Amino acid sequence: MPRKPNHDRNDLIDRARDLFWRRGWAGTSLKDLEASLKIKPGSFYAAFGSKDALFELAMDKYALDGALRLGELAQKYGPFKALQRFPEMAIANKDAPAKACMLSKTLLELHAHQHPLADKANLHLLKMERQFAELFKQAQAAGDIGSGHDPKALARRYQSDLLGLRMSAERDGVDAKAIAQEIADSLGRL
Amino acid sequence: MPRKPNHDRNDLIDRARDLFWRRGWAGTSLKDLEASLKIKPGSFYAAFGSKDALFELAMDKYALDGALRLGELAQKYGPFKALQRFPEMAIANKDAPAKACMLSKTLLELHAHQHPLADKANLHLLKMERQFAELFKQAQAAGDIGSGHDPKALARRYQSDLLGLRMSAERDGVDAKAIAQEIADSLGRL
DNA sequence: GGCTTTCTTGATCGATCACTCAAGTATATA
DNA sequence: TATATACTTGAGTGATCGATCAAGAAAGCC
Repeated sequence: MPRKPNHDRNDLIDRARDLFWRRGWAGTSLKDLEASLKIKPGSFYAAFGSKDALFELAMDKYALDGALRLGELAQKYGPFKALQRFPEMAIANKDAPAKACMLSKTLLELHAHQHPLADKANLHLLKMERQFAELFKQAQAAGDIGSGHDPKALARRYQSDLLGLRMSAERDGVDAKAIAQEIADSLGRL
Repeated sequence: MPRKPNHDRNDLIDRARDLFWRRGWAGTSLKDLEASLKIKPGSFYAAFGSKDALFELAMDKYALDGALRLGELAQKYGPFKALQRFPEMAIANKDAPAKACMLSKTLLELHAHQHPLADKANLHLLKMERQFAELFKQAQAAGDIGSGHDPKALARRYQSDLLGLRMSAERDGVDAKAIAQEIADSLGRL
């Protein structure tokens, strides 16, 4: 019966994710969001309730997209090759708002303030770690990785390296692609 | 001729460093600083000029302290063992304001805004990378590491792993000590 | 066309931001 | 002791923060 929304909610969340990802939580003001989403304060709060609520939606989408991308990679190349390719892929996208991981940026920014979004970011990172562990386990079953290792330990180290890589890729004057290659190579030696 | 300052400037910078390190640039307000330094706005601006200026002093001190600690470690245990011990040491200090590196936190927070402090942080990281490379070179000369590797490449990877480690150490539920051990172990296989 | 319902608008809220400055206080020199 | 020279104080600056809300516009139903 009523009028339809002018904006596609999904598209708004995408834009917000890109802004938050690039500029962080405190670094993104409502003015920034209103400008990028082309929306006025009233509509903004009617649609999302608060800046934090939108940030959470954006972060959820970010995490889901990442998990899907890794899943597709595993589907296409198998678990081992997917793990090898993922680091390079994570820093290759030139259109991405940032090289660094949005989850790690959020955690680093908000952890000291005990902000709920920091806990949420950590939760997503844990889920991601479990996905890595599952792939390592499959890679072991396929014989690509020696069975002597603990998949969870491998995943923990892999994620740490990945976060370091993506942080390094954010810097100027660092050959991040070389680091990604080394991470992939070191998987071959397991 | 005039009255002496009530506060020790060096001590003030230390406190500011701890605050900035833990809560970040935007996350630390002047009110926070005034409370922690026990100083009023007038004195603050007379002493430091601006929030950014103090942040830079704090970051400089942070970087200098880190370089000195690594230097002492190398003096005491030699270059190779210093590189092996450094990761564990970086996350061990329970009194530190944060596990994550202040330079990486600053870079991640301010890089998208093209803030001068982000460039400054990157500069410090570059200096640190050079220090690592020098130690790797010395470790090669001492026969602890095969001469086939490029010290600069080793330093690049080492720093990336270190940043990942310290980011991981900031999280809840991650056994960062185990990661530090693995980093040290992998140096033994070079 | 009238009615209901939802969405959009934009002025405005109090709070907080980094920062300023005139006035007051303390100390070393004369 | 008088003066000159810092340093300290704290009320107050305009700007911006996230968030609110009354009023108006648009679309489906009768």
